[in-house]
Formats: sequence, structure tokens, C-alpha cells
Amino acid sequence: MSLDRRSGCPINLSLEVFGDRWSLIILRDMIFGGRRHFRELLNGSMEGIASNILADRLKRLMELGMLTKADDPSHKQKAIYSLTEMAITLVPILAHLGAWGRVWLPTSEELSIRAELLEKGGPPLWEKFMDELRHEHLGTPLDTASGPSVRATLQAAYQAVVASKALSASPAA
Amino acid sequence: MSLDRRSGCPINLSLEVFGDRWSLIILRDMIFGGRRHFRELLNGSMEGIASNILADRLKRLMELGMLTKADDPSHKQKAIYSLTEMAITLVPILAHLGAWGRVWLPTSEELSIRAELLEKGGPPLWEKFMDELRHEHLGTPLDTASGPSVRATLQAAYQAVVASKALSASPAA
DNA sequence: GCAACCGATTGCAAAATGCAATCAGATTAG
DNA sequence: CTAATCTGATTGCATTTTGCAATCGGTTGC
Repeated sequence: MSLDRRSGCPINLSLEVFGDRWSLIILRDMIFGGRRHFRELLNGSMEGIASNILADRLKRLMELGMLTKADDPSHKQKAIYSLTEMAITLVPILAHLGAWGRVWLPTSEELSIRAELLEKGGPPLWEKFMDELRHEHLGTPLDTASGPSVRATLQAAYQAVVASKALSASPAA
Repeated sequence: MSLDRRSGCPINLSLEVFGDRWSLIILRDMIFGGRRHFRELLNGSMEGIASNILADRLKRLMELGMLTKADDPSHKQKAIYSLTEMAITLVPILAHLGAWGRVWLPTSEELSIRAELLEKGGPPLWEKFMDELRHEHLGTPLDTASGPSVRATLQAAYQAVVASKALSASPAA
């Protein structure tokens, strides 16, 4: 299951890699959601992916060199999926994609706050995030002693919006 | 035919817009290839889109607000398609996508030269290009008297690579 | 006239998707 | 020990999407 190679155009080839409904969603959940196991991806994605499609896409993404799979030492039959450098360098694209979607599409407020922070942070923040991902997934050292992780920061912002919406929905006693 | 709205995540919604094999290819040909008519898109795309799918995607992209259609005054039944601002702001995403594909995928040299120039030019070049697209498609004035168009520059680079490859393939007499 | 071209539409086979049920092995709770 | 649960998948099947070729009625150039 390699590329069809309809043409050698970079944009076309990129689309052949993740020009479908699920591949980028899976990568999004691994990158921003920190998910590493099959079940986490299966139950964790808000969009509700089916298990057969998840299995197929994981296989495909491995064959394309975007993911690797290893045994989880703590669990005999648990597999742990890791991002490769190829996948980690998608961060700027995901940031742009999120920024574009936030402007032009009916995104929900609590979910778009992360895209907003990522956009505001710009390339320096993306680099920091990619460095953290390399540390998590490739075992490279972190060269900057750098406070809270980007993922934690994004997640905290999300939680804050959820909490404030809950407050305004049910005014306190 | 609007969005499915599987979730309000910006990345998910963006994928619902162009997470298929053809929508971005069509936009690529309009943006970088300058194509405005059905037949130009049908015969011009290297990847060989089928006419029914092209018709379907054009309709969908119009419904999503990425394209508009108008009668070509010079030809009674000729339609001319225009990019909206929503589509024009995809330029940075396409630039990133091309840059990523150029690095990680087996792109052809003559087609990746444009992605390389676009990447090297960075945000200033993208802005200039978007300004030119606004002029072409939305009729806004060009605020910079700015030499050759970005599209012409990219096309010239492509032609130069094609020519040099032809030379080395058939050494001159 | 009449051939070529315009933006599509139709029919049909093949592939992808969505969904629910199920699997065998590993782990955990009682 | 045993039963329930959790692991990463696989299977079967109906629906949807895609790819491809043929075709359409109207327009244009000659």
C-alpha cells in the first residue's frame, strides 16, 4: 500500500498521504492529544472512528513512514505507536490548518482556543512543541529547560474555556 | 451539501472541506495554474480528474463559499470560476504542504521547484501572491507596482528545469 | 450546414466507508 | 482458579463514494 503517484507534484503527493477523512485526525490526536495506543485513539477521538478504519490507517501510516509501532514493555499485548520525524514536521501544517479553519468555518469556541494559541505562538512555539514531540516519540534530549509543555498549555486553555462556559450556562447559587 | 460537522474542531472541519482527493487539486490548478474554466481544469490537471467529479467538486466548493461562478461575457455558455477570499487564504497552507511534500515524498524535480521557491519566498511572497490573486479574482486594486507576477516567476522556474532536463537527456548536436 | 467545443449529466462497476459483531490472547478482580 | 475485562485487531455486510466512458443539448467558428 504505497502511493498511487498520480503525479510528482508535491501537493498532490501530500494529498495522497493524508487526503482522506481520517489520517490527519489520527495524527492530530497523537500530536495534540498525546494518544499512543489503539484504544485511546479509538475512544478518544471526538469524531468516532471505526475500529477497522483505525487499524487500516495505522497500518497505512506505518507503511508510509509516518508512524512506528513497538511493544509496550508494561503490557504484553499492548502496542505503542510513535510519531516519526516525518509526522512531527506536520505541526506547522496543522497549525495553519487550524488557524484557517478557525477563521472560515463554524468551529466551536472551546476547540478553537488551542488553534488560536498555536497561531499566536507562531514558528517559535511550533519548534518548541516539535522538540517536545521528538523527546516523547524519538527519545531525543530536550535542549531547552522550558516550563510547562506546549501540550499542557494548550490543554489548560481548553479546560479554562470549558469551565467558563459551564459557569455561564448554570449561574452559581 | 454542507459540512457533516462531525465535530467543531478546526482541523476536523478543515478536513471536511478539502479532505478528499480532488478539492485541493482543483484549487491548486486555479491558484497556481491560473485556470478559470471547466475545460481548463478538466484537461489541465496532470492527475486527470473525471468530468463528473470535477462538476461535483466545483458545485461543492461554491456551496462552501470557496468559489463563485459567473458568465463569461465573451462566450454565451462559458462559465468563469473565481476564488473567494476564503480560498485565497489557503496559499500559506498550500505553500507549507508543498514544502513538506518536497522534503518527504518522491516529488519530481521540475514540479517541486515551484514549491521550493514559494517556501524560500516565505510569508512576504505569499502575501504578494495573494494580493495578485485578489486582483485577478476579486477585482481589487494592486497596491504594489511589483514587477513580474509571482505566478509567472514560478512558471518560469518550472520551464527552466524542464528545459535543462531536456538538454541533458538529448545532448545537443 | 456542420464539426468542434461548452459545461455538465448518466449509467455502471469497483473501491472505500460506516457499523456492529466477534476474535484470541493477556490481564485483573474476587 | 475463575470469570470478567481489556488488548489490538478482523470479519461480514449495507451504504456511499469514486473512476471511467459515453452522452447530452446548446454555442461557436468556419
